[in-house]
Amino acid sequence: MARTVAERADILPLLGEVFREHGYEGASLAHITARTGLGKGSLYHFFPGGKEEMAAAVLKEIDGWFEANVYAPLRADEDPAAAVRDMLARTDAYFRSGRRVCLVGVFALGEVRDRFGEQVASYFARWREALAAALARAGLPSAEADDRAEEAVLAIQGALVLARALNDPAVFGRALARLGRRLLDGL
Amino acid sequence: MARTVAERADILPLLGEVFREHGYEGASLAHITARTGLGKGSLYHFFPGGKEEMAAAVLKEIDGWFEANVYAPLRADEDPAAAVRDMLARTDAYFRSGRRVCLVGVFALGEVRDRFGEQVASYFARWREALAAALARAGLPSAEADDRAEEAVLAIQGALVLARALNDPAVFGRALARLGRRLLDGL
DNA sequence: CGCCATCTGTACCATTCAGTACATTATTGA
DNA sequence: TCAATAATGTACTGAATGGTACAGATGGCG
Repeated sequence: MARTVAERADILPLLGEVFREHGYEGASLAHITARTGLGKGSLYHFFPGGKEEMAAAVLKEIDGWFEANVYAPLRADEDPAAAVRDMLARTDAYFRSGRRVCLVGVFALGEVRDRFGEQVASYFARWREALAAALARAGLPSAEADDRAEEAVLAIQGALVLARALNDPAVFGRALARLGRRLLDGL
Repeated sequence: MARTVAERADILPLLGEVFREHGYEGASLAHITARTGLGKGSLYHFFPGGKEEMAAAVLKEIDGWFEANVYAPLRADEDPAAAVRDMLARTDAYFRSGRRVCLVGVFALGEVRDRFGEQVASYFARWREALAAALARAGLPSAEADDRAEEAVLAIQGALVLARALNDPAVFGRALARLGRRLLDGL
């Protein structure tokens, strides 16, 4: 029979889109087969654990992307202020300027929070910590750095919720602009 | 047969809890009957439109509560600064200091956003507008009032997401405290 | 008492769900 | 060329889904 897909990794972004749009419960195998173009046979060949393994793989991929493109630069960059600005730019790009929703946030609010609790918590905790570290290196007192970092992570999630609720992506852009002004204020 | 419930309105809070915890898709009739103690017969007697009518009724009830307890005071109170502080206190109480999630936010992120888009958008838009009006009356320039109001509404949602993701309700308390300081800053 | 609208449990329906089984096909490497 | 393995489509399962039908029960009112 026809061989359609080269790599398991190639379909992770597609899976991500389905979970993003429908949530874990709402992402039926029918949706998944339709979006990926793979039949159940292939799907269960790549993911013997079924939907749960698919979701876990997607979470892991997202986690890896943020680790490489956001958290690590925040921790390592020699110029913390530039790292913060880079973070905002990459965040804007990743979430398509507010047109895309955060899968981890969706999972956090859903009933699947329990199932993927560890991965969900780690994603946000590491974001907050990496940002706080950058702010501290930039010269902020530790407590103030922690406070601003938490505020930023939370604002990004809230902006995504509000942008989608109001069907107005510009909300997200304004929130990022606000963070750009405030995170490095007084430095 | 046993008559169990007095009023349709009595079960709306229970329905709200189910939708809050499981989302719209995940709130199966099995969950609903278990939580409310009502059989399908009664449920479909009170809500002939099924799940969709139940969710719409819950949204309407929440909307009414916020209109009466949050938006209207913000618009009407003679002391805008006090009204803002009241809003934060009532918000804290409503969301159980971060232990409870926002049903409207959950719906906004889910695929039901399209079905209840109007109610979802109106909930957030009116919150933002009422708060902006209060801040403007308190002496803030219109543009600054709008900006702070949007930031506040968004921060509340983001704090709920983060609190649940990290399983740490204190995140919500810190966010509200931050808003208390910042909303009325410079007045 | 007895009527009647309101309420409620139960059996049932078609559909969809995630997941399994397996035969069949393609691809690769020897 | 020819196995061995990787990939794939299809048919299927049992359970759960939302929703319907309806026969009763219940309570208030005359």
